[in-house]
Amino acid sequence: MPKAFDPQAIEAQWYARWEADGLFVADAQSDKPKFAMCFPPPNITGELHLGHALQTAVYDTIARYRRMTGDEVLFLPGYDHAAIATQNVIEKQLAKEGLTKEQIGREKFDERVERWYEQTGATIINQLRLLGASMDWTRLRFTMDSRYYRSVMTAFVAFYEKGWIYRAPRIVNWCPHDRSAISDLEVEWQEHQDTLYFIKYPIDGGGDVTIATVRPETMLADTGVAVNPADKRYKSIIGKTAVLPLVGRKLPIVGEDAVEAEFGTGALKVTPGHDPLDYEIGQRHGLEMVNGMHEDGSMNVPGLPYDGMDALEARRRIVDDLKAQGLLVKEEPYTHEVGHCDRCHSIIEPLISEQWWLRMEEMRDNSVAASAAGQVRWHPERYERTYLDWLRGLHDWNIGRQLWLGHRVPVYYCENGHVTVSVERPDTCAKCGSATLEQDPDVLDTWFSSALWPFATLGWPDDTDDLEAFYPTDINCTAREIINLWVSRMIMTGLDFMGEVPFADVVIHCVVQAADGRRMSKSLGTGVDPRDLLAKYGADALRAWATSVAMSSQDVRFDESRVEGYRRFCNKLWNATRLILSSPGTQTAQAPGFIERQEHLEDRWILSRLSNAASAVKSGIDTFAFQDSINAAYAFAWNEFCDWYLEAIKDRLREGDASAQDVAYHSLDNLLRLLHPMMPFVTEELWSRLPGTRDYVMRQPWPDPRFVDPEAEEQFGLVIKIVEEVRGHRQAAGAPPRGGALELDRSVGETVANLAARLAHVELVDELGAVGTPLAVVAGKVSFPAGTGDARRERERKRLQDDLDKTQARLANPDFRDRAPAEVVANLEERATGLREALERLTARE
RNA sequence: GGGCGGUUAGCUCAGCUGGCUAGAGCGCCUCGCUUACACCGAGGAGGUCGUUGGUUCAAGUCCAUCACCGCCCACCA
Repeated sequence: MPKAFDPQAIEAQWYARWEADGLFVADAQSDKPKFAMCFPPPNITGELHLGHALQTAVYDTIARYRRMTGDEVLFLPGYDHAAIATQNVIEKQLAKEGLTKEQIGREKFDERVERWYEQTGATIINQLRLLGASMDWTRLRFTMDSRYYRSVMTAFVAFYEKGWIYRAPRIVNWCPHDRSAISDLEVEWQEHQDTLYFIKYPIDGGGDVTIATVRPETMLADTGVAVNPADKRYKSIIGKTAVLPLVGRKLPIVGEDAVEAEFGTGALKVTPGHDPLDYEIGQRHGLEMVNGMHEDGSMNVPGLPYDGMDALEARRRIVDDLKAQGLLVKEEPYTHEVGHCDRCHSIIEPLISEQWWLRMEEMRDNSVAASAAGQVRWHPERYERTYLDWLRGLHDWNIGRQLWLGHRVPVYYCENGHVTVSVERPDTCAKCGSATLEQDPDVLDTWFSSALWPFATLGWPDDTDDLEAFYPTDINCTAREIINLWVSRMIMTGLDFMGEVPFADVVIHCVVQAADGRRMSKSLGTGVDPRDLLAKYGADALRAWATSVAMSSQDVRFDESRVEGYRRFCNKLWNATRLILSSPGTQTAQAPGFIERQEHLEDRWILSRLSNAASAVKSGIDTFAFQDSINAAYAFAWNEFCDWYLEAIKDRLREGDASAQDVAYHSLDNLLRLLHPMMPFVTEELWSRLPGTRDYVMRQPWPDPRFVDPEAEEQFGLVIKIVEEVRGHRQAAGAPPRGGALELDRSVGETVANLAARLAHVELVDELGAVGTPLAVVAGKVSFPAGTGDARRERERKRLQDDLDKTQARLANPDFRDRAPAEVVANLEERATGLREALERLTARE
């Protein structure tokens, strides 16, 4: 066995063996309880980042744990076509070659997309494997594969037939670069420093009204002016008509509660074609709707000099012209939020567009009711409110996109204007039989297809075994930024199509930030490639780090040294195993009940501590507090098993003592099982090296040791205390690492005394001789031959005295004695006694 | 504008329903290459728990306030 742990040497081969032996394949026919998780399909836009690694670690920990606790686990992998994101990636590639997608045409574009999907899909799968994700690759799904496509079409048709899908012109978020509408959730708001322009609009029959706007170019599409009816300044002009400068259009002046009298001048130019609020005002007052912009964001104002200009240029010209006419009253600096496309970062233009909409009322109500009924549990709980708040304010969902890529809307038009909606492409029109059919050019929002993930991956709409066995799934674990975009929609569609929520628990993991607190991103150069970390520290170390942070707080700054720490932990486990295996005669004779028969104090102690660790690890995973699990296992392994137990049994191991071997093997075997879900590779490797016929650790039952021995814990605790004090004195006295004499009170007992003396490397004596200065320890005293004094004593005395003073002061307070629980008072009194005794020893036994 | 989270050792973070002598890892200092591990062992320094008030016998832990930092939501031109 090599002296040091080397992750590279073991990981790949274990993964290959697990997969070859079908450890990850779920059996829908199994009679075990079913446990299912559909892995959130990563966007197929590039490599996985640290957040994915963290998420994968969480999922896989649960998957492996559940297999060990006896469930039939389906852990289903897949990836997402991410239409708008992928389109942007390909466009950027093309741009590097000096091309545009229009130049190469749809066919060539599709080829590029295919190639991209193949490459990136393979990269993603490879990365998941490197992380040790125990996914059922026989069930790998892609949101664009033919079966998934059919699920998406089926969902669309079903919604359509319920009358929930309709087509209508509405104001939408228009991305001029992608030339597509996007949903509210895909708009990213950024602060901009702009100018607020105050513009005078003349009123028919005399007078004028001044409005304020940051976007003068949109005035070309103004069709009204609105003021608050309660605003005394403007009462008299309601009902009159303003004249739009530069255009000459007549603008009705209307009274409208939505207008804030305090903002700007209190008068609002109404542009129903280019502003959501104005759109509503226009609807209410029957104002004309003018579309002043083309799909690419250029001005669409035939007959005016600004026609065809891009918006910013038009703005400059308009401002100049207004100045020239004396209509620009003033300009003020103005800071506000401007919407950008979250994929290409272009400024969003709100404009009127004919789009496909999905009514959400019923699905929303059902989801709210499901929450009220406790059908979905959120971790941490607070996110349920985030989700419900968003649901309650939900509007109809714009599901159409004008992209080149995605699921085409299954709506067909014949030459006679009839509409056929159908999952499969129809040969003829359903109404007139015409064979000349044209499909709607729109594609669906990517999130429309993702929303179906938990059941579409299992075969829906077909009545498959998988669907029967594994729906509803159990857990969805994701980042909070995706709660509304994805989680909420899965819940809604799950309830609608399957009649049940798609998962019982939603687990929101933390966001990993760069070390300096900025967000991790490739463009900022703050990203960390998980593959670098895997190469440096191994998958187990990365995963252990991930489980230690995933659920501990809302955000975590990445700290590479913590990953490194877990690699050392792997090495520690490795060497502990090496020590135990080096014991001669490695037969293990663990007969049933061998635990209860242990005589050595250290054996009883470590078995008791093991039970304690096991229950902590289990409850951590069960409650999604993975940090508690990894911390408990780490502390047990390092600070108890290695630091104390192995040190205590070294001699026995060297002699080939069978009982020491039994307990050591048993403890290590259990420890490796406890750690396996979080650190699969190193635990599999080490476990396989233990004596006996070995299968895979993941197929072993989850350990449930219940040997609790309070007496052994107390006695061994005393050993630890004595040893630590002797060591402290030794170093403070500058004595050599070994040697010296220890005298202990009879009350300590032989077992404890012998063990303590051995571990502290001192000789146990009945009475301390005249050599050196005697130094007090918890139940006796120690002296060293080469002792140079006791630098420690004064400091220790002060610490004890301070502590005692504080404790006595608290005890002296009558209110404390009256009101604090008896137990707390008793504890404090006990402590005071202990401190007093310690002080006495320190002075009396010099 | 509304909501949520954070502010604890030099750094990254734990501290559940108030009882702490405030912990861990990394870093730092001093010893030690002792036949599992120098990817190690032993010892140690280092914090008035963001501010100001309050509740309580007792507050890092509860309440209020302010200040920063971060996130989510939102149709103020």
